[in-house]
Amino acid sequence: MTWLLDDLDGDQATPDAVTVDEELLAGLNPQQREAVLYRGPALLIVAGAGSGKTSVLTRRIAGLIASREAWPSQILAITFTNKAAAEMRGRIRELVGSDADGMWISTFHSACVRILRRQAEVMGLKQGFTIYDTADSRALLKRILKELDADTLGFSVAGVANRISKLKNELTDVDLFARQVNMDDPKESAFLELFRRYTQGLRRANALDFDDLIAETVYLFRAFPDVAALYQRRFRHVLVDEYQDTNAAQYALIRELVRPVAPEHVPLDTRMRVGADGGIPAATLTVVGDSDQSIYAFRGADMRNIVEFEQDFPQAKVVLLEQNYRSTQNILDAANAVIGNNFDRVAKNLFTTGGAGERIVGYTGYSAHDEAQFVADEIEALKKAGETYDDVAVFVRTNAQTRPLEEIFIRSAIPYRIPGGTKFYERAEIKDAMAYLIQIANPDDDLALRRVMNVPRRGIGPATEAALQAHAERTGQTLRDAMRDAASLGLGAKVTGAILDLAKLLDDVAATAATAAPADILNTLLQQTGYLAGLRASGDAQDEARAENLEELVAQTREFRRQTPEGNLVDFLTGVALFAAADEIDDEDGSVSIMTLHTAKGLEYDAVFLTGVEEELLPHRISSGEPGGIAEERRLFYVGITRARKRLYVSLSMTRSLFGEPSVAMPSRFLQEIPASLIDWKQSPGDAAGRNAMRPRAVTSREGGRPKFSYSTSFPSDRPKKEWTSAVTATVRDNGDLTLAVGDRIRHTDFGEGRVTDVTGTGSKSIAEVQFDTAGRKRLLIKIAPIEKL
DNA sequence: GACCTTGGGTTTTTT
DNA sequence: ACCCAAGGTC
Repeated sequence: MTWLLDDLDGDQATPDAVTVDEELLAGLNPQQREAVLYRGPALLIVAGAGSGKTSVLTRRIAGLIASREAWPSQILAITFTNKAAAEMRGRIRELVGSDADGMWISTFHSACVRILRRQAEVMGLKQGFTIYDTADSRALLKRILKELDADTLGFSVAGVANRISKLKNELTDVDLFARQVNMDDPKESAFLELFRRYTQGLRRANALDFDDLIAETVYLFRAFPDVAALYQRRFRHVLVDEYQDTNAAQYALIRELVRPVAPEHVPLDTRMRVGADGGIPAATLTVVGDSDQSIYAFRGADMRNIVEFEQDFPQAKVVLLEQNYRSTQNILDAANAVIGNNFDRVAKNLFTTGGAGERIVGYTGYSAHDEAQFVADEIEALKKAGETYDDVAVFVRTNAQTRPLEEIFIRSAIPYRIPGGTKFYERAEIKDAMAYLIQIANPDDDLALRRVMNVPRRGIGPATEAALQAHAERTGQTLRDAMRDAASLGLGAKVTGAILDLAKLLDDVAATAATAAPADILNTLLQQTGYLAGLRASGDAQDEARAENLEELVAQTREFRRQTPEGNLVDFLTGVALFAAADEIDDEDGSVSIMTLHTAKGLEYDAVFLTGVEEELLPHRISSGEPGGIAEERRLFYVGITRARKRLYVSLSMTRSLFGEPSVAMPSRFLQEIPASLIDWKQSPGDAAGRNAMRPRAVTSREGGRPKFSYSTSFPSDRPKKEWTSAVTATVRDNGDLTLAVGDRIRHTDFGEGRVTDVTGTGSKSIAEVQFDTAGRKRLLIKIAPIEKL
């Protein structure tokens, strides 16, 4: 879509009394109605989970259009993910038709890229600038740290990256930081140098990182009031969803957008209503959010933005939505009870008229695989009862938890997807292909070129690269330019030829880039470099998979062109850079979704499994030490609970592998915050951990020979499923103070007899390595493994 | 310059 | 358990 900014100033009728079609208000409760109908400079909609905020937001926008208070082009709606934006646009379209297409409905990042691409030159950037993701930023930082030998000062790539990110989110750029920094502190001045070089590196590569996208837009508006005025005039109604998760930079951006337009920036021929001073009044601001669902403090989100909204905008109106249309009362009671433990919050009580519903089901597994088996079995039971896989989701706190779930799901033949987990665009071969494309779109991006200079192998190794780099620096050229001079560098004939060939290929393709379809560009590159053919020819199954991934990427570029026929290479690259985990959720593909709690925000499912509800995991041990960390973890738990419509399951495991080492896990403190009467424990932590509790357990059966996986600290989980859910299940036991020494013979319920070959760890975490006579070598947690000393 | 082995560090969450 | 960097060998 193209936007002709200068044609956008239109009439703005502002009736005092809003007359909105009753049809638009159908089914809304009084608070929701008020949120749709209120007219004023600022509105805060405090929307509890499941309180119908999207309905309110879409109808509010539709109302503005229907009543002719606004043109579609005067609407700017900011959502949290691209998927949410697409959904919102769809729902608005249902209400007002194709007018929806004229609105800006996008994420902060997408909106900023759009603005920055238009105004790139003003900011000293070229239009095709690259957007660096976290990995790209770190790759750049890594080079810089190496150059400066900064790791000797105790700097780590991740540490520096995080600090820079934080500074940018607070709108502190290098110059500002340089003025604040204590230069007497050698570490601080060293950090300044790192920050400076990183900033220069991005600049030279004509690149921006994620944080820059927001910050640079703010700087753009502040440095060029006439540019800011374009957007201030244009966007008369700014609406922001998930406002509790905005950071300082995003807040500043909103403030810039809703500033009144000074008279000198009002065109003489404007058709817009001007104030007494000849200026144009500020756009109206509507924000929607719920401080109880603020879960992004780690990336700078500041709850104060929503909590202090009324101080920020003194004339603001606040509407509170507490009636929940999503979950059963049992689920809401649990959610209310849990979040009630966070002090310092505005009391809010979710309620429904929909009835109590089922009790929450709890389960304590012996191992993560055992827990996963419970999840799988319950999902099968739900499926039998008529639920579809699409309406079921499994939540985890960390990405690492998905593995056992995946393994069991595969074995149970449950179709699943892991939005954000596939990391398609993070695979090496995809990053390589993308680097070629980036280098075409942005020849200044040395980092992208360096990545593929020797991919596929063409004999351009580190030494040759260094020579080119040195030449580039000497002559002030880009690496790409330097390649064309390769003949003058006294390199070997073979390597010189390889460099010139690559330079020519890139130049030839670049010449077509302005008009060619991304798919054709990519195809040419993959063919001419021989990358694809090389993978196909290697005979390695992994390489074959890589080749298929590249084909998939080509297919995606085709699909991109189909959806946006005029989309060029830069548009495609932008789309990929801003593609988020939640965007790949397809709620009709017939599979169960496994995702992190963060990804789950904003979604809802009939049945939700909250797994790994253990101390150290939820709350995560790293956040426990941070101020406000526990409260944020509790909000995360709360977000998880409130995603469930009808059924909620909470599960945990007695053991959890950490860095590959099995260790004992304790039930999360959050479990105790749910009233006991609400949970129906199939196996409670008490049952599982009881001293010397020895339960009958299902007889192990191994149909079909060797199991695909074997778990040293778990029972084989391929026993018949019916037996598993109905009967009293796992043996869970406690061997008390049992100690083992190297050489001891033991008997294991599943693995038979064996000899202890090593003992590591202490106390409840001590682990025996056992060579079994028939089952091979296993590592066992001595305290709870089903073993006895012989 | 490519390939292999080894050892250390590492995971919270993400646009 | 896994990923990556470094160092050794061909």
